[in-house]
Amino acid sequence: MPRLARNRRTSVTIYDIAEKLSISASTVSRALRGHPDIRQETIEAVKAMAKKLNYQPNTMAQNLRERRTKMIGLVLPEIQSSFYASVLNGIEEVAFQKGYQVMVCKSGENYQRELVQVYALSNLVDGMLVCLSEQTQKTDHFRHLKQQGTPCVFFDRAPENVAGHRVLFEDEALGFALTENLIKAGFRHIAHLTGPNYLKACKDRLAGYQKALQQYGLPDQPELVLSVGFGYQDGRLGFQKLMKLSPRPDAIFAGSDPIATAVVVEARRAGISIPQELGLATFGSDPMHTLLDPPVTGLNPKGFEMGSTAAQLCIQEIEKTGKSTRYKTEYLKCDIAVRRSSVKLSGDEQLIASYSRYLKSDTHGDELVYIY
Amino acid sequence: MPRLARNRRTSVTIYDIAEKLSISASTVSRALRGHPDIRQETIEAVKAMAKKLNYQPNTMAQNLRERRTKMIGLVLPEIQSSFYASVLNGIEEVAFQKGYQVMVCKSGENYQRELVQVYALSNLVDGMLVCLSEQTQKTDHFRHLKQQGTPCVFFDRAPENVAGHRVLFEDEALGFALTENLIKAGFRHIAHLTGPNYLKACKDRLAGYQKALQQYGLPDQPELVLSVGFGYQDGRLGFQKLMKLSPRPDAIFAGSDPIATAVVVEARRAGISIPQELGLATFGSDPMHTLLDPPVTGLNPKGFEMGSTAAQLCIQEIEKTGKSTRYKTEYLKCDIAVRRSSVKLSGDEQLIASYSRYLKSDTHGDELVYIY
DNA sequence: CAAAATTATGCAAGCGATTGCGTTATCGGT
DNA sequence: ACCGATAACGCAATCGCTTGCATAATTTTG
Repeated sequence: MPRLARNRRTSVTIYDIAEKLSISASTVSRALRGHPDIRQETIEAVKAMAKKLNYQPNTMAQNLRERRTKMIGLVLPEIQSSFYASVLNGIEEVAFQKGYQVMVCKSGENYQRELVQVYALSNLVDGMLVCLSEQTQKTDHFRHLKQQGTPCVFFDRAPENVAGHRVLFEDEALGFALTENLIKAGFRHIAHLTGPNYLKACKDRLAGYQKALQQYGLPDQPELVLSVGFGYQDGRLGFQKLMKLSPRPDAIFAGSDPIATAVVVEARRAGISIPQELGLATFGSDPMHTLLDPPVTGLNPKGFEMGSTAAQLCIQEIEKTGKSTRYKTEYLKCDIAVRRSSVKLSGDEQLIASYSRYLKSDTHGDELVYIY
Repeated sequence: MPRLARNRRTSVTIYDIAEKLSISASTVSRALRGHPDIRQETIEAVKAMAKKLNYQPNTMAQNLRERRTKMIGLVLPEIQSSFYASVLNGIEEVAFQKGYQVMVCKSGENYQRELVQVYALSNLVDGMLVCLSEQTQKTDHFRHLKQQGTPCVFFDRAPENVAGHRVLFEDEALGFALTENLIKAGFRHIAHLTGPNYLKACKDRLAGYQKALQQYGLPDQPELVLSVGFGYQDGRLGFQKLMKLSPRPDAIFAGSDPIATAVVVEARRAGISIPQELGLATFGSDPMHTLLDPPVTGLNPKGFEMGSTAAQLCIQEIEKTGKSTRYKTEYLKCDIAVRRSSVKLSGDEQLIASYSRYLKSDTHGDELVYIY
């Protein structure tokens, strides 16, 4: 059969180099990778010729031959939010160091799309990093990965019944801490606005919230918990619903940054002042929240670490030789950053002091932590 | 030679399907893609068997054979900033629609790393999208792409002497408009804090700034222009330098969002009030700036459009059959959003009214535009 | 000095999918 | 009943690279 018309990319191959030097392609191949069988002279000649012809190895051919692609897939709900962007940043950094490329796919918090993306990536990448969409309840697509032998590491939001490494926050403990912080600040009717409770992350955060209420002798009022979604719109609508209750909640524990932002915006619009009339804390770390008026209590940023840890685990799993695997769950150490949105009585230094174990240096602007 | 030990991924191939059905692999291949030569019966049998065996085509083999990968590479300076995140979002969206995967690489504003990334991607992707790093002055790596026949579309920051499609802002016009806005607000000593002036984008924005000064009869004071970099630290240091001048500038035109954010933070720390003592406008669109106190004048967000437009151009270029190409530069329509940071006299409705042609609905909170 | 060991290279079989062309049935037409 | 047309499928080459094994050339060893 005749060679395909080289419509695009008249690429130089090892055969071209071989021909020029009157040697075989296998020798060229070995020379280029410094195989000890090949004479130093030959190696140099080959490399020189390769440079001269501007040879670039055909990655696809290598991939096919080597049965690996040096690519890892990433499926995440959203790209624009500060948190996921920083996760991606962490992943990219590690991948680059280890010579991997990152294929980014967003699910858009949509289960169907997550499904499509996972399948599309599955026969293309060596390993995968996944944060579940807020809609995801079925997890067959991940079992397909297992079956295929593609390592998959979950981060931030992980399924409960799928084997694999995980990198997570201490959802319950942090949910507890954020809620406790509001309680100690004097808030008593604390609402919780978050994602669907079939997600383990949400369940755990909610559990932390409830535990805090209980521990401080506050009633658990189900109407104060809205488990809808992580988005800005979810936050907006949730806020409006909450503000119609009577008595109105006097604080909100937001399950994500977009939710918290929505609360800030809507409260401002409604003329409700934070924190005097409404306390606020977020399970998030968008740097924006340190600059708002008032700055919003939340978590210290760990997105980069989450991404880099997950990527490391994944690559390690890809490259390991042994077959037995003990899957592990890494909980990222993360502490909360108390800011004015949860400090009811401005100027009450006593109160602020009592939180000193949480206090981060950015709280009062002396050492504002702002990362670009 | 014996088959390679199938260490990983015991994948099902068309040969497996063929064997099960006692037909040839070529028939399977044709059946799967619905070739008219193949009988309907056979097609169905093959598809059924494929599903039963959970067959997934080997993308690498296809890639090799088809001499294309259905992947596009993206090289950008930074991922975390809101603007580039939204660009990526736009790219991903279009790529997904058209069946392409996106490989994301960040240069970290580092020329060397940009170089490495471009070369690594060059023999892997069908096309590439690039935003230059702030260090990039040489552009040989892009000529290498041309030579290889890999389409490359530049966005936001493009080299001057490389052929290719571009998607850009109207840098000069917007630089003019933002500066003019400050002038009309009554500011007279307007500084400009931006990236290096060997970047065309910076040159153009600077030109717009100077043109505005000139048009309004203001002196062009070179010491007020600091062309250092786009980062937060650049902004911080630049701000500190500017504040040491006497007379001190009474307004700053920031060349990027991180710079503007740095100005806000540093001004707050230094007890300089915006806009009373210092006007501020940014060549950026981070939604954060709509929520700060005061909200910062800037551009309306066009990152998504920039990304999607660039991706469309790139894919179109990849898939076009003809060879002749007229490279085009698309200028994104983008208008400025005047906010309080550039409205010197609060309450001066007269003044605000005079900007009505710029005024966006988010300016006073009635219709705050906030996109997640 | 012949045999064994070493060194340096070539041959050819894959990796999995695609496809031009050849081959075998099947069928209608006269 | 014979022939060309059509339908349905198989063969084998190919994409570019890697690598086990064979081979040829050179050196070492007894």
